Amino acid sequence: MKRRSMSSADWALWHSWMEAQRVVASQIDGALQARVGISKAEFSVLRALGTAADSTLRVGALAAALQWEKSRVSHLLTRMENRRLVDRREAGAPGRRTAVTLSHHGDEVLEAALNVHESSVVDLFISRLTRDQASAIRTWSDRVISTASSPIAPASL
Amino acid sequence: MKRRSMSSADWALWHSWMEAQRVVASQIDGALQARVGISKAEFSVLRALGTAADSTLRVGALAAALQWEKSRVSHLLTRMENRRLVDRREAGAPGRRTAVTLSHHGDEVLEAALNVHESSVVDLFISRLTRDQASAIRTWSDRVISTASSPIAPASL
DNA sequence: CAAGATTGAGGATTCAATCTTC
DNA sequence: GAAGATTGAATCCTCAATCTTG
Repeated sequence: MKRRSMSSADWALWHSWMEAQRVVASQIDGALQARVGISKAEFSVLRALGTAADSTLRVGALAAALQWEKSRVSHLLTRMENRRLVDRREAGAPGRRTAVTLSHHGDEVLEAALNVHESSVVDLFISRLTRDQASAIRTWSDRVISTASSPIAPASL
Repeated sequence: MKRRSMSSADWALWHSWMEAQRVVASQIDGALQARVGISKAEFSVLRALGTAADSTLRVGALAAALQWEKSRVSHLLTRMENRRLVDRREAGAPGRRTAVTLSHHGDEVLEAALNVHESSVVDLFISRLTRDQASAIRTWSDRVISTASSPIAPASL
């Protein structure tokens, strides 16, 4: 057990970082909700569909892409279908399983949401980074991601 | 409208950063849950109480400290009280309003949680940062926080 | 019965309405 | 009636159970 402990500067850094995250996330959520009328979760679904061929995916594929529970996707799709953001259709070859596709309305909403999202990210994140800061953050982030082996980390339990 | 748009390197940076956040948050949540049996929200409450004088706060003060809805705090306290993590007591002077305090058990749990939390933060965050990366992140984070004027940002609506 | 999807119950969070104490 | 706190209804998410198709 390495038991290295944190200085007060370390804690200050941690708290700044956490608070900045919170601010960025809540500003983006708020902008999407206020200007397009969708949640961050709904935006994720719309974007995943918009990226897919024919704007169509199966539920399982959506869940995998978003790293969500299949049932979460299913429940959310039910609500989004009621709001005419997506359609559930019969899929592929000789009429079988269900597939999810963007509705015309969903496509328009996605378009607007992408603009709102991009300008939020620029304003809050990109435009406030110097080149050096950007590369520092990039390097650190990639290291964290690549070292994230265990699913939830029983962490030397 | 400034309409600056993002390069693919900008997007890659954004996605790395978001994913790193997700990894860090889920590892810490998982460690707290697996090793101490509490959620991140519960940890926040315990820590706020532990920091307060007499380990006691009113609900409103807790909500303000955590930047949460008062009702969220109230609901969570009810669950935590049932699990004997906190007590609700009569407060101050000539016996009036309610106050929340750490139970003996809550205090022990907090102790353990602080250790788990600190070692997670060290492992995931602090120990992976060079001095330059740390100062880059610190500078950026502080700028984001200090510029977060509007509550939810109608953002040039 | 295996893969894919949905459903239902229970927990967590928010908003609005209510209760309590001065 | 104003400040502080709780409660209830509605929404969203997780987990487990179920339904459906081949």
